[in-house]
Amino acid sequence: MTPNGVEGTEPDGDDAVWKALAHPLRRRLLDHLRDGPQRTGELAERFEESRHVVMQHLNVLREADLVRTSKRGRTRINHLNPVPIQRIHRRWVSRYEAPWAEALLGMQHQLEEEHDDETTIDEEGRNVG
Amino acid sequence: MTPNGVEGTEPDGDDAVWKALAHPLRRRLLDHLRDGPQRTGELAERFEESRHVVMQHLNVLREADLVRTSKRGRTRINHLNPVPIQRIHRRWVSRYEAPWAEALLGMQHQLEEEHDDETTIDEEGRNVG
DNA sequence: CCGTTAGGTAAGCTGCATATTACGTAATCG
DNA sequence: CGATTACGTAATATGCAGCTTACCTAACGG
Repeated sequence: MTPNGVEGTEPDGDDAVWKALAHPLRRRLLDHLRDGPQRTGELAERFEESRHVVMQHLNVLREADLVRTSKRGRTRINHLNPVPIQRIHRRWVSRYEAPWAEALLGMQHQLEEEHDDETTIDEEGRNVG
Repeated sequence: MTPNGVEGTEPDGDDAVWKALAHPLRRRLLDHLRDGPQRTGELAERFEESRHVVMQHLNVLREADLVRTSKRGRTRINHLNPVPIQRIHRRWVSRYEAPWAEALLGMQHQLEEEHDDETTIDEEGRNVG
């Protein structure tokens, strides 16, 4: 039995990616790296954040394999790795595109039915009387 | 320019969605709600989690507007709201699809070059060539 | 070699997010 | 009505994430 009791719809590596994407600064870093590889210090200056903060966030991104680094001399260069987000998109988001259209319709129908059937409630769940 | 010195790529509401998606249980809840609206207790049983934990996670999803609820009698029904994720996909993921293909190629080239010779990058950290 | 500069690691502090516990409300059924 | 059931809130404890600070390493220039 899985620890969560439900078939895990995602393999273990994806969680790190989701968590990495949860922070706005990290999303901005990725967004910025989209234009091309950048040094750590460059990023820190650009985002007006302390070098350490940026570096720690870059480490989180590295652990999620969203960023890879290469060293040259005394500078480290951070590259974007598109694979994990593409994986997320393929495994998760894309699965929802078509079904969600149906889900949306189903939900609206149901809400309408409830409005028709049960006139004692409103959308916020408060009693209407 | 924005007060942060960096182009804000996302309006304020999206952050809540990202944070909501950061937790595996919440992703599974959404994944499950894809099949149709469910009562709170049903979800708790299905996921073998305490009712309170599920409810609090549902509240997080509600604050991100990923889940909407309607009350019937003494049961609350949780509906999936597809709009926020579609928004995320449109505003963020889709922007990366094409550029990332290029970025991937560029990165692989760069990494290969680095394996051969570490001095194939210029001082801006961009590909030479 | 020595100082400076770019980058990195490690440790502590703080705050938020999650899980737990206790208590409360409202509806269905005997 | 009273008991039970389904759901919810409030409050507390705790663990983790993120920021700060301090210290360290490696390369380039004089």
